[in-house]
Amino acid sequence: MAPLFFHVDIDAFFASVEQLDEEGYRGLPVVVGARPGQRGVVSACSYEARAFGIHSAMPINEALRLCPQAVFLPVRMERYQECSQRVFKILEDFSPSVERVSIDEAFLDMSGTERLLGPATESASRLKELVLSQTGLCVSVGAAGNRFIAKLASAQSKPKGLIVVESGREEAFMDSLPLYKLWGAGDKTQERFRELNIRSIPELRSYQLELLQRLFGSAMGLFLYQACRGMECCESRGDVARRSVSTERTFERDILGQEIVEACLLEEAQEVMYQLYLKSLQANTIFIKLRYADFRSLSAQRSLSKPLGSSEELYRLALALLREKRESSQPLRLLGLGVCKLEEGITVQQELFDSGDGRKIKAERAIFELRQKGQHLKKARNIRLKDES
DNA sequence: TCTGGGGTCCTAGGACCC
DNA sequence: TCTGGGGTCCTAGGACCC
Repeated sequence: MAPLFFHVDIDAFFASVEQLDEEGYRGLPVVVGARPGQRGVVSACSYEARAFGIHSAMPINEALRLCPQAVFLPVRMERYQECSQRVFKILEDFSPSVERVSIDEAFLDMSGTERLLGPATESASRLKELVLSQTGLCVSVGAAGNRFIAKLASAQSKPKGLIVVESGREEAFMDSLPLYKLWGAGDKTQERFRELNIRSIPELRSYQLELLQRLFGSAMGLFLYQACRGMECCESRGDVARRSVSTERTFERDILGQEIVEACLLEEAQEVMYQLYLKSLQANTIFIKLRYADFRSLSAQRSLSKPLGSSEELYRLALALLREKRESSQPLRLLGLGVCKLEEGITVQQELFDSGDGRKIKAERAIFELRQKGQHLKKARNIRLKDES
C-alpha cells in the first residue's frame, strides 16, 4: 500500500476568523496581534494585509506604518480554539489518523483510502469543500507520500490551494522551491548557507552527509541531507507528553527597579501553577527567563527535590533564582517563568488541600476559582457573540 | 519600526558514578 | 600512583516553529 499524507492548513487563520465573525472586515486588510503603539508583533494577517507587505511576527508598529488604514484587532484565542475544534472534528470524521501539528494545521494519514475516497486530488478537494461549507474557513492541502513534502506542498499552494506531489516526483518538487522556503532551516541556517555559497536545493544536495554534519551539527546535518532529497523528515512523534508549562511578559517599558518585576513574577507563578492544576501535572524543575533592554537573554533553572506544591513555593524559588541571576544595573525588558520535568500525578489542588497551612490553601483555592470563573465568563461571552452573529 | 508568547529539540560542558 | 571511558543528569544557550 503506497503511503499518502495530507497536510491541511487553515489560511490566515486568526484573521479569517475575524472576517468570518464580522462581515464588515471582509475584503479589508485585517491585522491580529498586539495593540498598535505598544510593544508586540503581528500574530496573523489577512491576504489583503499581506499585499501591503505585512506578515506575521512583524513588529505591530511597522505594520501600522505600512498600512495605517488596516483593521487592527487583539488576539481572541478562545474563539480561535472553538473554530479550530470544529475544523478538527471534520478532519477526524474524514480520516482515522489525524495528527495535530498546531491550532491551524494537521497531518492526515490517507494511505489506503483511494478505493473509498478516490485519488488524492478528488478526496482533498472534497475535504476542502467540507471545511468551507461547514465552517466558512478556507484550508490549503498538500498531498504526498511523506509528511515533509505534504507540508511544503500545502505551503506552496496557499491560499485556497491544493498541490499533489506524485510518488517519484519528490526531488523534482524540492528543486522547484527556492532555498529560503526549506522548512526547518530558519534565519541562522540560511545565513550559514550564504556564507558557504549554497544558493539552491540542488547545490545543497551535492554535499555529502558527513560534510553537512560537520558544518551544521549532527542532527541538523542529517535533516538537511534528507530534506533536500525530499525524504521524510517530519516523522510522527506520536502523542508526545507536554514537556513544559511557562508564561512570559514583555514590559511596556524596560524596568530598572525590583518591585514591579517581583509583582510580575508573583502573577506568573500563579498563572503557571493554575495551568499545572488544570492539566493535572506535577513539576520537578523551575526556570526563569530574563531579557535585558539590549535584548540579551538568559535563563536559569533549578531542579527540586520534590514536586512543586503551591504558587507561593514557585514564587519563592523563582525569586531566589531571579535575585541570584539578574544584573540589577540592567533594565529588564522581559520576565518569564516556567516549569519542566513534568509528570502526571495528583493535582496541585489535592496536594494543596491535603497538607499544610490552612490559610495559604484557602488563598490558593480562591485564586484557582476566580480564574476558572474568569474563563467561564469569557467562554459565555464568546458563545453569546457567536449566537448574535 | 525594534524585535510576542508558547512551545520543542539540540548541543556542549561539567558533575558524578561505576 | 596515575588515569580510562561510558552513562546519565543537570544547566545554559540557541535554533526553530506557529
